[in-house]
Amino acid sequence: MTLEADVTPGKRQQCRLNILNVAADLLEEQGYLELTIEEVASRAGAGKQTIYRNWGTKRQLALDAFAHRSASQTPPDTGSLHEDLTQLLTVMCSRFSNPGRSASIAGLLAEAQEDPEFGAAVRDTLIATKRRTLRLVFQRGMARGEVDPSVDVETLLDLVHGPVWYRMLISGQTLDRTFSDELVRVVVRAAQPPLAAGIAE
Amino acid sequence: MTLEADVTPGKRQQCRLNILNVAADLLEEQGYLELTIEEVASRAGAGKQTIYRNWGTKRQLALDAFAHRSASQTPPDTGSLHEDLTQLLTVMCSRFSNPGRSASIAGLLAEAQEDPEFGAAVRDTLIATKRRTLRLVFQRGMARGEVDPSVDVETLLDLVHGPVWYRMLISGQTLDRTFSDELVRVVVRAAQPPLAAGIAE
Amino acid sequence: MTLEADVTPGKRQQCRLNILNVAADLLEEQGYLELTIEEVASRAGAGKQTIYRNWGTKRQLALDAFAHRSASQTPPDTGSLHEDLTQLLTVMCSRFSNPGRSASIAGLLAEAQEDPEFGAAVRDTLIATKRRTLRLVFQRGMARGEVDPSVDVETLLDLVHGPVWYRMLISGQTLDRTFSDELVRVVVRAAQPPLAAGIAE
Amino acid sequence: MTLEADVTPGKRQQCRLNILNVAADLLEEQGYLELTIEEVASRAGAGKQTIYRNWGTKRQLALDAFAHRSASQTPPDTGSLHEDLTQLLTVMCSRFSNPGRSASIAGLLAEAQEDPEFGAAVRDTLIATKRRTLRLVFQRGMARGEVDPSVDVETLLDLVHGPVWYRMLISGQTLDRTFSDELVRVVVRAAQPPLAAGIAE
DNA sequence: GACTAACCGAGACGGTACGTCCCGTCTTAAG
DNA sequence: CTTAAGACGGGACGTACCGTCTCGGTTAGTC
Repeated sequence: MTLEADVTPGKRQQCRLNILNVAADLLEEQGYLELTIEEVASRAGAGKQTIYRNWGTKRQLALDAFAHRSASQTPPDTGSLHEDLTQLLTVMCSRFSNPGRSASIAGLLAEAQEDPEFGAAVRDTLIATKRRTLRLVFQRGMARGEVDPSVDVETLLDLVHGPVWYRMLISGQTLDRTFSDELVRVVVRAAQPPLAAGIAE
Repeated sequence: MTLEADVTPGKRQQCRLNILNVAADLLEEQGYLELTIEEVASRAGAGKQTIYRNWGTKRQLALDAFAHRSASQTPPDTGSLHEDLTQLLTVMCSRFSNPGRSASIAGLLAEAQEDPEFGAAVRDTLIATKRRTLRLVFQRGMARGEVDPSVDVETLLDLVHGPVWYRMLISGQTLDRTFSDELVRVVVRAAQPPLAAGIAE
Repeated sequence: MTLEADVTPGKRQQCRLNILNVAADLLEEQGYLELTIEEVASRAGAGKQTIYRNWGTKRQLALDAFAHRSASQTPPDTGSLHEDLTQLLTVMCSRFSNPGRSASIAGLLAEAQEDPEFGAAVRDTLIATKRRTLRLVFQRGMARGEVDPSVDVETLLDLVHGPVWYRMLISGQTLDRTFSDELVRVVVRAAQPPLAAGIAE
Repeated sequence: MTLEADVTPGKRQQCRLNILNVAADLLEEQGYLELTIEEVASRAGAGKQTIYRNWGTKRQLALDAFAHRSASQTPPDTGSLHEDLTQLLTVMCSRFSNPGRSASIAGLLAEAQEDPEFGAAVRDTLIATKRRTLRLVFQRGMARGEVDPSVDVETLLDLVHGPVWYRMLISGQTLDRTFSDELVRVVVRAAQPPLAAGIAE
């Protein structure tokens, strides 16, 4: 009995989950700016106070709802930097092509600019894991001699992720396979040790 | 008479300018989300109707106010891709380091996600000129043989601008000289023709 | 045109009147406690802010709405104290028999107890005119010798009004003709000069 | 066992008393409208459920708390109507001069208007005993020949109590000795048999 | 003397109304 | 005829209490 109590969610947890799901749905449908606490409450059959009690602000709720729907990606390890990057970027680009997702993210980023503390939370949710995964891929590549040790890995991360986020949020260009392939090609070339350059191509 | 109306500011033009300046100030002070038409009107000593007659929407006003404060950069032409990029990025990074600016931009981008038409206007204002300038620099480099003709120039633009916007809006990392130098170094390497690789370094 | 502007109510006045009427209706239907600013606004097709701008609190609105529906009574002057009182009380009792009215008044009085300033406003609206009218009747009676000059007139006012309000608000007894006749009889007897007592009956 | 349960307070009874006392205190401090079940529970260290289990409604609790603090007055029997009334009214007026008390009563009356059943309970608590006591005094006076048998005693009760409640709740005039003396004088005169009138004064 | 059912405090829950802030539109008076 | 000023209908905010509903943690009362 007591053992199953942990399994059976309990009203509180169930209520929280319900709200999170509703919020995530609305976030994807309408984007962040048009998300409304009142509509979340109403659709979830919850009182507004319950939301404020558990999350305190619209942005906290939205961030939590967003994270709740986000899956993390296990770092690929094919033995080839080019192939690893391709796999990572293909998945990332396909996920980022959802317009509801970009509308959510842009709103969260706007809020993040106006509150440093929330900004840290947003970064932690949105990019920390992605960077960690990508960093691992580069580090393995470096161990294999595919990456020039004199290059700053953090810059490489920016070089890969920057263009993807830039296209999604700012330039609005497509995130298709052509783009990711070209990006991988250029990045690999930028990362490779000087000697390898002549040989590789 | 009507011809001179464009030259002599006229009450209308002066009033518009006044509102734009106030809006730009508030945008920088408070960011986009906390910007209020009522406060703009009140500080500008203008009626709200005047604002809605001229801009129609808070976001239109904000975008116009933002553009009003933005200066465009003439493309450098030093004869060296590396140097041209360094000049461009140094200026861009220093401008982007203003937190008021990033808070404005993030808000505009959030709005842009929810209205494609406005999205086009935002892109036109925020990135079109920058891309044109940078494209010119790469094209000159290509003409000089510093850029591999087989590389897609648009991807190179993303490769340069992506990381800058990414740092400003998303990762929040500093946009200092170390960063821009490293970025230029990596980009130049990625752009250079295969043969040059061995020679250059 | 400008002349008729005073006649044509103007939007503001019309809107105020509309709200007052709706509030008065609701007050009578539901009593004071169940009156809701939101329902007034909704039924009047008005924004809540418009109500708060013009009245500031629910109680101010309710008092104003109540006054807006209250008609004042011109003091009768039949030449007989007994007859004057009968006329006054008959009308007053019939008005007070409306249960919606008593539910409104009780609510206003409850609010009046908790804010002296509002209490003064309530008294001014609810009883000042009635007392003035009744006082005049007694004074005329005194001039005719029907009222003992040594009796305090204010106490006589309390003696007449007290039981009426008491029955309406507190004891809930009927305010019928039997009651008002008996009340008049007793009050006249209490007011008459000592010498008249033996003669009158 | 069950018998002693009434004597020994028992946790339940003690808890009820505690809540009643807290409620009565708050009622006097803040009046009825600003009374809050949550504050009663919090100050009494009780759960809200305990209150709702025992009283069901804020107004029931308030009425019970009010009654809990009210003392009944034993009918005086001095042999003189004038003196009996004076004693009764002096005490009543002094009790009614407490502003906390009038704020409680006005609130209860407001609730009473909106629910007939509760109205009956309020009347039972607030006025039934007082009327019984006063009726007894008049009946004794009648037996002594001080009260005209043709006068309706219930009207006399209204004539005495009406002005007192009226001053407390409505006109806000003072309930001092001058008032009660004058009221007694007038009422006695109104009640006395016709023949006595000439003699008495 | 342990067991179990009732009751308690605490406080989360769905819900209603509050009073406030702005939105974008409409009215008014002054120049 | 255009302004500044600001009132208007409306929608959402975040808060306060309502009355109901879990929750564990004591008590009492029964076996």
